[in-house]
Amino acid sequence: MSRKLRNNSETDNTPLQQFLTYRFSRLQAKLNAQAARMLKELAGITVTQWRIIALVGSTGQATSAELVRISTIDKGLFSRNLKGLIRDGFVNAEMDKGDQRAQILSLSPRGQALYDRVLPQMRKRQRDLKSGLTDNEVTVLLRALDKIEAVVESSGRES
Amino acid sequence: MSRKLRNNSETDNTPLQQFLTYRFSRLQAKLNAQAARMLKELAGITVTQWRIIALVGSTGQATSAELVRISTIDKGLFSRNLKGLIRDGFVNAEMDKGDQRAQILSLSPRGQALYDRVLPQMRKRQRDLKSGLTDNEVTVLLRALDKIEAVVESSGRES
DNA sequence: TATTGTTATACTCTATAACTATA
DNA sequence: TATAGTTATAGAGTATAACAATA
Repeated sequence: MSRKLRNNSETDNTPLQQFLTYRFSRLQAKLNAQAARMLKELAGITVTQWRIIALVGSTGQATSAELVRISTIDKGLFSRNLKGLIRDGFVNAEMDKGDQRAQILSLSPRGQALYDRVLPQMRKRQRDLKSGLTDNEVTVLLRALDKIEAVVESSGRES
Repeated sequence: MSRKLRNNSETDNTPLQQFLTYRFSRLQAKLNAQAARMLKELAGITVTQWRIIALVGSTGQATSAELVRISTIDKGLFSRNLKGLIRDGFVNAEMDKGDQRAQILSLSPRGQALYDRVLPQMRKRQRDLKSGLTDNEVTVLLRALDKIEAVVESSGRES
């Protein structure tokens, strides 16, 4: 009777709706819809376009390959969106003198203006999302996300 | 010097990559890819197909409208996938005697067999994901997700 | 009038891979 | 051989809305 319950399949009756992945997926869908709506209203751009502008703006000078690596945005998706952003004058691309394959990306004045205008509102959104959490809860949350991501990464490798 | 820093735009230098939404989005992409790969290998089905089978299996008897409401799956997406699942013999649909518009969904023997075989592996995955977390971390994580979701919901209403 | 459920449309994102040009 | 970047294709999910049948 006093045997400790093990956290395994014998005793696991977790309902579907308490699955961690279910909770993440539901929250992510809502966050993404919110971001899409905000960015459309604020600047008439998509989430992916904003992510690329934000990446270029925050790194200053970088190549596509570097940004794809740090962002985990699909490289095909990145390339297609970047093309549109260059065409619309938000991003400048110039050949890297050292490596003829690479192009160095930077924000044009128009892109910089958009970045400067939108970033504070995105920062405010981040603060709003955290507004109900204590500092400790934020710390634990970020650490938990790290740990879970590490498990996914490691199990991805084995298969 | 001892003035407390306020958590507002004056002092907010959070780098993009520490944005909560960025962390969620990156983790969710990895979780979804993992789930898609597992379900394809285990049963040859997509994540949405599994979600519907799991919903039908765990509720026993329910209508599409009820499952759409609790799952937050898009109702068009639900309808299209359900059609395929009925065609392939995983789900049975019978007219509700009381409401001629509604159909009551249940798993066929084939669907039940798939559910019984796949669910334990999905439960194991949930345990694996949590394996690096203490009980307290899991508690804080779930509470934090709830609080953030509540903020998104409330700010969605205002606009 | 509202609800159940289907269908259509268009867009976005993901996944994979072929392809070029250069290193 | 490997890397930077583009392009193509197909599959999967999202968003909106029109629609028929029933309540």
